[in-house]
Amino acid sequence: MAILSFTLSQNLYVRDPQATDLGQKIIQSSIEMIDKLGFDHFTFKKLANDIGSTEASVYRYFENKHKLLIYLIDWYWTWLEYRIDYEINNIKSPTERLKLCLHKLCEEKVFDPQVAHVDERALDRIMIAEFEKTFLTKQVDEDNKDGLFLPYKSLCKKIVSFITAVSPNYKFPHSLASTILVMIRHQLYYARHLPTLSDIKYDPKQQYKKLYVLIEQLVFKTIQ
Amino acid sequence: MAILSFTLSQNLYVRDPQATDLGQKIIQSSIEMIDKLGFDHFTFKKLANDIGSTEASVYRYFENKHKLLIYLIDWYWTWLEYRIDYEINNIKSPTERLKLCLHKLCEEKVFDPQVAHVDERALDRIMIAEFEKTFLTKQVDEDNKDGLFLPYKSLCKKIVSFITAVSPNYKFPHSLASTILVMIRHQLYYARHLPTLSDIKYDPKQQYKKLYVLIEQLVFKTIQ
DNA sequence: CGTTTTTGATAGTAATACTATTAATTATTG
DNA sequence: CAATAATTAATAGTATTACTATCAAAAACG
Repeated sequence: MAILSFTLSQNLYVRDPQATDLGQKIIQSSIEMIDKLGFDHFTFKKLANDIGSTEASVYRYFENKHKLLIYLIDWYWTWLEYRIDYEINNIKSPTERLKLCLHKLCEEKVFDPQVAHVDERALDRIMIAEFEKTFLTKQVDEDNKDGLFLPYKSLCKKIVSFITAVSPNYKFPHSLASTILVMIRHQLYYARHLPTLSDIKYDPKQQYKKLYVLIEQLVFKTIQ
Repeated sequence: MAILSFTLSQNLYVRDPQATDLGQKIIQSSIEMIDKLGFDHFTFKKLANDIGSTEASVYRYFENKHKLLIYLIDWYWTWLEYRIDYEINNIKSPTERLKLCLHKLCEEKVFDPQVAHVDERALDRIMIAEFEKTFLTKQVDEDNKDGLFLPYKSLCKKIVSFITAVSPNYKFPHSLASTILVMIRHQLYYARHLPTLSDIKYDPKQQYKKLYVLIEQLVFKTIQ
């Protein structure tokens, strides 16, 4: 079996966490802890305790917890785009391609044995609850200049190309693509915590089907 | 001229800021400071300095800065819903009503002289950058139980009723309503900071027209 | 085997998010 | 109207957070 590993922007870390044992422990444990505590209550001290190391050692890998969060999120978007590419390989029909892509975006995320040290289920929950905190900051322009949002933009661009292939005349493909990426996560969050804001009923197994119908309808009716 | 004032949930504050001089100064200055510093860098100490009072005094009005942010955001949604109600009064055609509502949602927010101590332009920028931080927390269920998100839910419900009046058979009105509320703000944020994610070009005066076209098209095509 | 690199242990700082205490002011009531 | 109760402001203090600095021990590396 092939082992997956992605190269992420060097601006994200001080020292590449994929290169060492301690680095991988940091990634593994931070996913677990951010999922459990929420990003706001997650600290490098708690992380260091958890892996039996020290705060100072963690700082040798990541400048601060904001960069660590972006690292995890960039990893997720890169992984997701890879999976979409893999899935749509050899599909010629634009409509079929867009539908398959939407399927991949909406589907339940399960543990991917190709990447041993990452718990994709926990990471998916982190995406739902924390993604927007990465760019809703005062440093957004600086972070953007440093290329920290490239994986998200890249996926967005890919979706735009699929949309445009189906409907070359639709005027707002970028807005639609970025909207569905946020929408998918929001609707799952609402289903769970603010049910009056969504028509998706919370159900760990079944909710993804209805979510797909909602998204597919919205996309195809809008661009037709 | 009528003076507007809204009654917000008592769970939001320790002491009603509308009732005293100091309370109103807290509201006024917090809008200015959160807009300028961003919510993360905003503290009660800075706020207290700004209005020539003390941290402890601010804590007598709001339990913490999270509740203060929700207070501002609840005020905004209540104000916006009031303006929509006012606008669509006596409009009989469901289509016309929905369109007017979308117009109100998308339009540029300007200073409302009916509410002297609130700078709606600054508050609108706060909404764009900070709204999602109010519910993307670990305490969301508790806050929800305390009714802290009622104004947002109420506006959402109203939009649902307008959608349903136009298209009774559309299956996902709640999801659509909550999506456009988030989408409007996100697209304006992207236009400004992450332009490759949107087809709206940043332009403080003109951007709202194109935003409206995007939203109107998305809504009407989706529900038709 | 010696040198560079990496880690761990310890300590320290400035800022944040509160809490507790006391002093001053205002309101209530006999 | 004076005594007392309640409310508010000002001051100070605590625990936690987000880092930084230093130095010695351990690993890795040529």
